[in-house]
Amino acid sequence: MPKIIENIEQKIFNAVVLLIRKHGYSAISMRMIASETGIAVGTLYNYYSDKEELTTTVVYLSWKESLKNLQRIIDQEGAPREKLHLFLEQLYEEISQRRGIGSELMKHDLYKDEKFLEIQVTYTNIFRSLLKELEKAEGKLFEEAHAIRIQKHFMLITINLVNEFIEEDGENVRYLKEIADKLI
Amino acid sequence: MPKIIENIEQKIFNAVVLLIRKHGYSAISMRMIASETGIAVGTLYNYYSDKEELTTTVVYLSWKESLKNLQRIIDQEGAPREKLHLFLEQLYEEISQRRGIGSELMKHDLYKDEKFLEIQVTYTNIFRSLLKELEKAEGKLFEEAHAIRIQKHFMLITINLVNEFIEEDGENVRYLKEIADKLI
Amino acid sequence: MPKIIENIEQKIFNAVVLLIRKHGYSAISMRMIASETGIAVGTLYNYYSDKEELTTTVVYLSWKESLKNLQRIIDQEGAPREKLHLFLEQLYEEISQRRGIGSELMKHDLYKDEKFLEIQVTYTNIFRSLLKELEKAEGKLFEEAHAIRIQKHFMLITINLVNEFIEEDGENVRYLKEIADKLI
Amino acid sequence: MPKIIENIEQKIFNAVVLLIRKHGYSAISMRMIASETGIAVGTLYNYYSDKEELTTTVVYLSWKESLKNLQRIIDQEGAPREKLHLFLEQLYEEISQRRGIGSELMKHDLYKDEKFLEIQVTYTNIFRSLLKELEKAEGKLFEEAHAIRIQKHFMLITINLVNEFIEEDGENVRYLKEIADKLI
DNA sequence: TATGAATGAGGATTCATTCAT
DNA sequence: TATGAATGAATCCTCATTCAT
Repeated sequence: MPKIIENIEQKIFNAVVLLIRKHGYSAISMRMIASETGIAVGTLYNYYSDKEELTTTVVYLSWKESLKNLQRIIDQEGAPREKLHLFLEQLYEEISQRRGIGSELMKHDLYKDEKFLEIQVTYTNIFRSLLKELEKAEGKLFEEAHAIRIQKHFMLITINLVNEFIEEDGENVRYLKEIADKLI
Repeated sequence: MPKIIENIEQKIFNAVVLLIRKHGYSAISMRMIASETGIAVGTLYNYYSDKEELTTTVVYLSWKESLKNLQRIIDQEGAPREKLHLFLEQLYEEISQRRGIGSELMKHDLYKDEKFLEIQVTYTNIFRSLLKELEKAEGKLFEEAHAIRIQKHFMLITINLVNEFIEEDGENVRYLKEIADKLI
Repeated sequence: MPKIIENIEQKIFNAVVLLIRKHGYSAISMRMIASETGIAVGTLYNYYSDKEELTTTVVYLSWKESLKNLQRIIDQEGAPREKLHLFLEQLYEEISQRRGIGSELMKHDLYKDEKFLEIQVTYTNIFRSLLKELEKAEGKLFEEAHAIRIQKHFMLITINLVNEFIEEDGENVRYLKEIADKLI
Repeated sequence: MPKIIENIEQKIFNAVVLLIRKHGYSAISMRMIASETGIAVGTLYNYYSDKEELTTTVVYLSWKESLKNLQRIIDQEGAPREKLHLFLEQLYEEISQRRGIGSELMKHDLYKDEKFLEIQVTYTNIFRSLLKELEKAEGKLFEEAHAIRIQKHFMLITINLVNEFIEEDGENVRYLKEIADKLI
């Protein structure tokens, strides 16, 4: 008995975010998504060609939203180091909000997907422009090989802080800024 | 006609390490393990109650071995900072050798397992004693909350370097030491 | 906003003929038919109660058209044996033109359908009148049981020649006439 | 609750023959086979890598058995024409016994399978040697293009006689011999 | 104790059919 | 009347687990 479902993509998005949080990315099945959304399995396939497309899209959109917020920090006026701190706060906030989804970007199998290359590149560009500002303002110089690792690891560390030192947000963010000031 | 299998656990360990390296943790099946070891599937269940216990045991043993090697570094004579560098080199080496196995510790589901708590604690203790030596030798002081995060993240970062910046071992190790000298 | 679709049945017929030719009878889906015709799936169900009715109707109409052409051969003036040859040429031509559709008559499930009984009967009558002419002209006599089998098998053989000895039309038609002259 | 199933391949063979007879080759599913045999789906996959392998093997074995019986006819002493008649009787008998299975060889999709090439070739060779004997004994000469078609069509026609003129075995076989004597 | 055939729930995916719009 | 999104049973296939041998 077909009915028109409103906001179907949003519904799927929310359900998958929830399910990833609850069971982990690789443990969720199409049936689970169907039952969580209240949408028939077949309907999911009207919107996504297969399971992979569905799940990667959710992770992708989640990160895209986060990156938009991070970009906003960079676009503000202000002292570079101040911005770096704000950036880390926001990064923590984003990953914190999306808990289980965050870590998926670090799993190797998702790297292959073109969509995630875009996410990686965008994230890198945002961080890079921040480093550039710092170089100019503070007369520093960051080697390429070093910079690329630093960027990646701030994401990695933030994900880990969120996942493992739960309910210690204050301490976590303070730690992030502290190591940032030492490393950058 | 039952036969006696010698060194069953060692055989299983070797086979699973090999299989994880070749196919990745989540792609290996009981059948694969059986065929790789030459032991019947049913027999595997005489030694491990289920697949999870088998695989987590292998990961556990693999890390236990690594930790023994790391402990050996600490037990040597030498300047603390020198030891820190050796420790990081060895950590990189261990994770590098066991590639696929190392990263499993990053996956959230393994954290729950009691066995891994032991690994975490042992690792932490090793690192902690290193920090203590440094505090004494260099007159520094590391806050608990800070120290625990630093320790965890060196493991995390090393795993990531091994997995993502493949065949850049020299650059990776140099980076590890560099950030260690800034952070510790 | 409903629109009036002209010549719906013709459109469907053309599309399905095309699709059977391209993908084979059992590989076509209602969606494919909808997309090929530009008519919505739901609309197809206003004209045919289910998929089977739709497809069998198409096969039925295709054969009906063929039979009309074959009848035309019989209605011409001319020597009976000459007509027999023309009949076989035309039969080959018809099946050749409708390739995938022709063979469906060979599949047992379509035999059950009442529509195909009509096709069988009409075909039989056409062939029968040809045999009658030959009996009269050449002083032969064909037993009923024999005649009915002969008729059926010329269709069968023609379908097989078209499907299996592709691009050997000349040889195929020559063979048809040759065995006809021996058998009839 | 695993038990040892005896004659599993024979059981599967029988069930599939039955199911093809009842529902047709392309209508049978793995579930149907499982439920008809009383064997779990998974078990079927211990014996055949996939559905296609299972079903084609059944058809293949069925024909292989038939061909053995046909070869036996050829190997006997006797007048060639007498043997031709015996051959046709046996061909009718074989196809009659295996009803639904017979026709599968004529469906185009099975032609691709290597196993069926072997069947086709063997059948052709048997028939060919019969024709050779006839050529020698009766001073006839059969063109290659003609012979190949004749061979194929005797199988086709026999299948059709069995399927459509049910319970008219006497008439059917008489017809077969009659057209054989005219065509060969 | 060791074996591995047997199990069957569960995986992703398809598609004829329905019905609110 | 025409639409096409929604449905869900059914498809093939996998694999951790069991247990008769």
